[in-house]
Amino acid sequence: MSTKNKILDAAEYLFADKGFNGTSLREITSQAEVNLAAVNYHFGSKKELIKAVMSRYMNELSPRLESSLQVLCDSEQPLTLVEVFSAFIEPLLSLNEYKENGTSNFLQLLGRGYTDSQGFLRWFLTTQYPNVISNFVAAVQKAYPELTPEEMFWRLHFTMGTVVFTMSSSDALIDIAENDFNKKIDIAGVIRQVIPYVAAGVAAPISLP
Amino acid sequence: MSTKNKILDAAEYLFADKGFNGTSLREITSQAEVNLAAVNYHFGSKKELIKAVMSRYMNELSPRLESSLQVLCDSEQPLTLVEVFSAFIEPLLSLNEYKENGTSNFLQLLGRGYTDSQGFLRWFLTTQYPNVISNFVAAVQKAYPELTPEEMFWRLHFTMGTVVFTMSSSDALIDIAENDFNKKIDIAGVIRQVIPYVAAGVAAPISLP
DNA sequence: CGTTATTTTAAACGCCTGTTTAAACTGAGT
DNA sequence: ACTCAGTTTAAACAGGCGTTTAAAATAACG
Repeated sequence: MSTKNKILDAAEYLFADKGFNGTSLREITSQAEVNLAAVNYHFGSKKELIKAVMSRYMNELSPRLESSLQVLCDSEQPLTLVEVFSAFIEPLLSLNEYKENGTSNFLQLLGRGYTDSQGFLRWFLTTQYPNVISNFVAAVQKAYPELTPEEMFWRLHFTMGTVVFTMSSSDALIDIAENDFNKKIDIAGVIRQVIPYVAAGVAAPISLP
Repeated sequence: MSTKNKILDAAEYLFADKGFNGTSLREITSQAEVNLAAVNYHFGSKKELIKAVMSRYMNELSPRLESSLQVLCDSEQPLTLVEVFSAFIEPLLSLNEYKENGTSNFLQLLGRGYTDSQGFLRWFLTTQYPNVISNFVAAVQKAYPELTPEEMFWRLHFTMGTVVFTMSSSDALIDIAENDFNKKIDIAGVIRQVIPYVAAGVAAPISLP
């Protein structure tokens, strides 16, 4: 395993767990068992390392997501919102084959990126991977054409918030839930729960002004 | 204005904007125009200052929220979920009379507390203010008794996530939305949008196993 | 083998962090 | 006016941070 990948793996794990601000390069390099200076040698800076960690996932996810949504948009028959959101599951869960805990790590990172570092990650994702968002908007619009652009805007961000926030605290939540209900729960189980929730939220009746 | 309050005000503003980890005591004391050592003198430590900032809001909010929800629970007539969530609005918006930008500051702080500092704020709130949560659960149960405890658990956390996450990035979102749709948007407007969303989410049909 | 490139290493850099210290100041109460 | 508790102050503390340096080790190639 190359030094570069050792760093990426350790950084991914620690960033997901403790946030970008909350993780130091010394923690990363000591967990990766490489020299401290290796980060700056291979990536240039901590900020570039963060981008690299996210890019590794996005480059894996974004084409799968695009094609999954493309199928939906191209289909002739009408679409339900549950179908649209379900189109996200398979690509997201496929991250687990690509890497252990891939799905939950990625979603946790996404959550961190929204709140840590004053939104620079949001900028990074929307400018570097704009197709993911626009495809998704198109699919939702097909499933629920009555939504005005403004309502769509808010509901998509609410959805983003629900998923990302849930996942960024999913470890703690799963712990509590497993204790309360005496059953094993995994990330796929949480996703199964969240889909009807967000689908119903987006499909909520339009409130009159 | 006392030194203690000057510190609390500055800390609240900065914590909401940049997170707990992202704000240093030096930033706080220089914005408050007090000596650096004043924080440790009056509050003991940074962690205690965080608690104090949150407690100031919770002590204002929690009794209002409790009585608002109590009215709902005591009422004889059936309850809708929109009513339950609406019962949150008035107490939350009343924070704006108590303090400028009170509502949005408080909700942003709540969002920070979930992701920063590895969930110690969640522990603090659930142990110090348990009635707020249990009253809310009771009200939702009355409005939608078919929900199993497990589904209830997840949907309430999804809702918490939606609201808290939205509010913690509300400044950025409002900026984008005002630009896209050419109209002034305030925090109350966002709340008006989010209520039908979360109400529909919680009320989503129960998914069969 | 000898000579480049590339990578790894230990050490240091300057800066920032939360916290502590001890001295200076402030405003009653006697 | 003097005392004494409460408060504010400047200075320092030890430790962590991201980054840089220059030397050492390793790999690649003619």
